[in-house]
Formats: sequence, structure tokens, C-alpha cells
Amino acid sequence: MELKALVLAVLEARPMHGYEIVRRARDRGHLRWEEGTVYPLLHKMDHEGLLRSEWKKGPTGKARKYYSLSRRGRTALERARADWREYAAVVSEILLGGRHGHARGSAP
Amino acid sequence: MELKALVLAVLEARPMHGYEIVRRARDRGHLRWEEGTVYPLLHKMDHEGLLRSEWKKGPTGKARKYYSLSRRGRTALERARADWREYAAVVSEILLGGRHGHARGSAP
DNA sequence: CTCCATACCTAGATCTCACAGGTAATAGTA
DNA sequence: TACTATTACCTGTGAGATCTAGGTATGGAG
Repeated sequence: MELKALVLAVLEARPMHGYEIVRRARDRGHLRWEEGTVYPLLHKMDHEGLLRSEWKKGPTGKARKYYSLSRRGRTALERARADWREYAAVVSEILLGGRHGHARGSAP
Repeated sequence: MELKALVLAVLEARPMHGYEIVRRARDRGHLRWEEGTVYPLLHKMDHEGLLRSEWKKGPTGKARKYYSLSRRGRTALERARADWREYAAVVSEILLGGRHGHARGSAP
């Protein structure tokens, strides 16, 4: 649920192939998306019509499968953003009690 | 793992019995914790030493099982708060892009 | 040629949580 | 007394998401 939204957000910037998504998340730290999570998720989202996939030759000349957002994917991303804002606000209120500071993106 | 943290936070305010936790969450809206989720979770957290449980007579005279935070539970709650802050910050950054607008152009 | 990193993939296990029940005690009604 | 609703507790089954732990294939470096 969360990963799906994050993949959409990552792919909004530019098309990317699966291994690159994994590697970027790994380099970033904080989040660890394993290949066994990401690849099946990409397939599923592709099948659901949220992504489009295309085999292209990468810079090394080797074929890579690039994923990009479809129109439905963009819509889903907008909804995911709204859902996250609400969810984060509720959890922050319960967990932090309003007086421990606020997570970003929480709107009243 | 989210529910665990939220249960800790709810029980920090005052000891409560399971049904009350469920009912409060239900009244609050937004979150729907089912009994089939909450009761096993309370048992597990009790067994892990995060909670203490005690049978008491409630206002109606009927026995109720009240849960309260143990010392370990308080520690776990503090850690959960820190984890949530970090997690929410990372997700918000990826999903909402630092500040939500069309902030694009931060290269990989 | 051999080794390593890249890049893709899947099967199975695990963990969380919801669904859909069940039991028992109390209170209100008739 | 019998009935019904509400409170309060509990569990078994299973769906869904994610990780573990593998596997395959290609291209470049040594």
C-alpha cells in the first residue's frame, strides 16, 4: 500500500527500470525495498494499468525494462498523496499527541 | 507495526480494556480496528512484556481486563515515536516532494 | 576464460490484520 | 420466568503485503 504509492512517486520524476529503483532506495538508506518486493509489485501495477513498461537499450547497450506512469497511475498518485496526508495526520495526532511536533505533510 | 505503536500511545493516557480501545477507535472514525485485530495484539504485547494486564471490576461490576503500559512499553513507545517521525519524514519527502507543488529537477 | 556487477525473475515463508464467527454476563422488557 | 440487546471477551481461517533466498542471463574487467 505504501510501497505502491512510493513507486508511483519515484516514477513520476522520470521513467526508471526496476533495479534502479531498488538501488536508489538502498543508497538512500531509511527504506529498504528488496528485489523480491519491487519486481512483483511492478508487474502487478503494470497489469493493473498504473504503469506502462517498455524494453529499451540502456546506456550499456543491454536491454532494460523501463517503467513509466500511465494516466491512471498519475490519478492513483494524487489519491495516494491525499490518503497519506490524512493517514499521517491521524497517526501523528494519536502517536505524538499534537504537542510533540508534527510530521510533514499533515494538513488540518 | 503501526497498530502496536498506536495501542501503546492510547494506553499511555490511562489503562483501558480491549473493548474500550476498539470502541474509541471506531467512534473516532478514520481508523477501524477490529476486535479480531486488537485482542490478539493485546495478548501478544502482554506476553512480550510491553503491557501489564489486570482483571478488575468495571463500573458495572462486571470483570474487565485492563491493560496498562509497562516500563518496557514506555520505552517502546518512545522508540516508536522516533521511528514514526523518521518514517513519516522520508515518505513525505518522496511522496510529497519536499514541499508539495511541482518541485522537480532534483537529479538522482 | 573467469569473475563480478548488473539486471531480471520466482517460489515459499512470514507477518499483520480483517472477517466471521463463538461464549458469557448484565440490563431492560414483558 | 423468558426474551433480547449490549457489553466484553476470545479464536480460527485466510487474505495481502513484504522479505528471504534462491535462480538465470549478459556484459565488462582482469
